[in-house]
Amino acid sequence: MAVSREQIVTRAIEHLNQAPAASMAEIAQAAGVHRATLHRHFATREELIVALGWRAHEAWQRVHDEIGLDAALRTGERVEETLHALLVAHIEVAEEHGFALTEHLVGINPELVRRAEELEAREIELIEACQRAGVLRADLPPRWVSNTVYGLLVAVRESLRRGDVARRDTSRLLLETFLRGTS
Amino acid sequence: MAVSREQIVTRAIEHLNQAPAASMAEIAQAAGVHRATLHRHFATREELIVALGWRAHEAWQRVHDEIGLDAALRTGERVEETLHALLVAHIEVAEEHGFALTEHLVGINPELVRRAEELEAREIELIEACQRAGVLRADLPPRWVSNTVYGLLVAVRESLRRGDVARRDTSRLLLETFLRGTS
DNA sequence: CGAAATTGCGACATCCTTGTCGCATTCTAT
DNA sequence: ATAGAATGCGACAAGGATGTCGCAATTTCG
Repeated sequence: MAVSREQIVTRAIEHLNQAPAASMAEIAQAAGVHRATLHRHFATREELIVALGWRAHEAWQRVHDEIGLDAALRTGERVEETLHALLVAHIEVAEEHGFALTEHLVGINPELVRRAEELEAREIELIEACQRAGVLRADLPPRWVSNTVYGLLVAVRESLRRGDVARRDTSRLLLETFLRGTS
Repeated sequence: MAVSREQIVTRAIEHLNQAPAASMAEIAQAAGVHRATLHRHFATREELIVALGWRAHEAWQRVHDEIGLDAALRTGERVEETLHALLVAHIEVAEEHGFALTEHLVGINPELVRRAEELEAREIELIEACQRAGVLRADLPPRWVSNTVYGLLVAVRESLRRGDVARRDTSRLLLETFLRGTS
């Protein structure tokens, strides 16, 4: 059967997760499609990368939807549960779209950058709400806390890659470490 | 005056920190040396990258020396101070040799990988010693804790790059977050 | 001062990647 | 069944990066 455009994106993401510097030829092969066909869907490499970026951002947005981030920000209620749900959900997304954690090519597209900033801003709002509610300590800059989440996701990714921890332990380790630290 | 081999390595590191995908031509220019001369010092790109890797590992080893990691491991004393010193020192090294945090090319050289594992093993020993001494909680896998440090260094790097935190605050933020978490 | 080593410089070949095209084949939908 | 669209395939050109070389100029060192 034919390989849809969406499938190509999916498989490209999978492959780029393992070989971040893969060429268009490699990606095409991994997607089960001829190189020319890949170019018919995405005229240039950058176009493909940007498409992957959008896919990742859609998943990110879906996370925000599913955990009810908007409602929490509006009402100021259930911020703690929302924060926990956000962290756990991030693990899944980061595992699948982790390439975006490193891929600097995504940072080229202005719209994508703006979208990322919007999404990040919402999470920072949540962090601030948690600080006001006493769920998170207020003496740490919100943006630092946000970057901490990012860094710990990198740690999760690395731990899984090296086989240091079991997948089912990652939620607990991330939450515990993020919230209570290591001492 | 002539540019020594060591200077080339230093400047190459500086430049690759800002442009991780720089070509040999770019690196040569940044080092103030003709491209042919760069190739006379390092026949191939991989050879250069490996040299940068060794440089980074030397700095890493020096950190272990300066904080007296060996003595702490042997005697089991002052493990807490040693841990703190290690974290703070890592910030400096990570800032200078941060490219190695991402650079996958370093992972090609077997000797370099082995050296990194040795150095990492010593830090894990320290973590375990801290757990035995009650300085670190014992319910987290030592390797996870080690990866946490790595992840938080990524967070520091990112925070500085984006201007989210002041340089002089990084030590405090890293220590606080690592030890006591965010809640 | 003079020989040896090092560097700058430009040229060259090679390889890899990217992007495009024409054509034959296959699939799809009417 | 058949027309139109999508795909596979191979070839091509262009561009960039890598690595090498010879030669002239410069530096270094005895």
